[in-house]
Amino acid sequence: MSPSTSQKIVRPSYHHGDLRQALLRSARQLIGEAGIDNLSLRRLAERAGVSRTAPYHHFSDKNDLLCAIAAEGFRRRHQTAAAGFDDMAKTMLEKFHDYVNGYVQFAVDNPEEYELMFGRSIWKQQNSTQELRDVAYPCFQHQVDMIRCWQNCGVISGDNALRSAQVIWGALHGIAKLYIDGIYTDTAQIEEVTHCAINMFVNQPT
Amino acid sequence: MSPSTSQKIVRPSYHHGDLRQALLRSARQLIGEAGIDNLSLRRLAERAGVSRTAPYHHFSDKNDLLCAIAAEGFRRRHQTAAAGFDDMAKTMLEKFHDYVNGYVQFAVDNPEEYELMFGRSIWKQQNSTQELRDVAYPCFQHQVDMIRCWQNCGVISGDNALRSAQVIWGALHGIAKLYIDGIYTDTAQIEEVTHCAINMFVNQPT
DNA sequence: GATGCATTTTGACACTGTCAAGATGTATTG
DNA sequence: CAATACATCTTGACAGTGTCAAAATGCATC
Repeated sequence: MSPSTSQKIVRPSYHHGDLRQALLRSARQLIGEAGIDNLSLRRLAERAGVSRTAPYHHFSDKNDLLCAIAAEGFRRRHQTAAAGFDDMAKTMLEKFHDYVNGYVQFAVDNPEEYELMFGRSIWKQQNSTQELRDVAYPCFQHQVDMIRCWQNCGVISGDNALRSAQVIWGALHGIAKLYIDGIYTDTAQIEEVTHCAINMFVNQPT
Repeated sequence: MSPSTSQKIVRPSYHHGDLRQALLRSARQLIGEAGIDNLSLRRLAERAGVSRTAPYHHFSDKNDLLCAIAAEGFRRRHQTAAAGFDDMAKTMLEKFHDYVNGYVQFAVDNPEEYELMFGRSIWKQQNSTQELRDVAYPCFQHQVDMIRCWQNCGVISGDNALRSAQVIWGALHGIAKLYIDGIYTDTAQIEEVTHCAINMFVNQPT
């Protein structure tokens, strides 16, 4: 028997103190190391120096944990996106460029986190937590609001902000997914693809 | 103990006869019933009336099975896409409409199969089988060829067929994924979204 | 100090994919 | 026809998973 499985847990105090945060931190770490598939509650508990079922007192199940991590990702993403859009020093066109590039770059830089945030595991059926929805939906809505601004000032065409936002978001999401999921084999060209996407969406000055 | 787990296997002959095909058929069936997560090799073997490890004599592992199913999906998809494009009775613009609508419709009609075909499980890392690649890559290439035609005849703009194809494919893939994975809550509007996508990509006659 | 509650642990169960060895039937070869 | 090779299938086993129930432990509050 391997020593790691029968290892007694030694800890200064019986209670961990801040297990919830520790679990979230270790989870992010585990995902970053070897992907989402590498994350198991048991391994996670071991990392946190705690028994197998201890996490269940802080998350109702694995899905709940994943939702919490994703929610955190949405908060981070929303913050940077909003900050970029509210930057007074940039033109609207520049803001659109930065939004598109930033979106794809976020996915490329944090593929596993992106996979989790937008993956089916937490969204399909009734899996999504209330907390997750409360954080994610405003994030989605913000994209629509931005698109409306860019339409109003003529950077992009169209009169239905929701539909246009869904198409543009879809394009960015699709490009990101095709890369992340390993279908694009020539990953270096992802910048060119996003550049092309911008050209196709931005109103050409005629 | 439930009878289904200790059930003796009764079969006319010891050898199944055509287990490989039977497994693929049952697999598609299982996926259709309750999604990819519902597919386990053991349950699959049980459905086929065969022992747990029998499938391993026809597929090296689960991934191999998934690749085989996906490859079949690509063959089907490629066939209908090619048939639509080669239809002499349609204008190039109509063909583009049909391609876009057909792509998304395929995903909507067969969400689980689409998830498998374009999902990370079979593409990430070195998971993809040679057979899968041999079938899928021409399928991808065909999309680029079609885009090139539509560019040449002015239906859509742009001069780089590959990049344009990647963006358009990305958009369709993204829209399909956002729907399939359960992020779009208002699924009825998917037609409107694809319609909007067509408008954004097709050259407007000015 | 005793009681209640949050937290953690141990034990167990039903799953999963996959390997190793053996059993069984079919095909091929002498 | 008999013997041998091979494909196919089965049984047994192992490590791993998520999750539940029950017990143990520590903290806080009356």
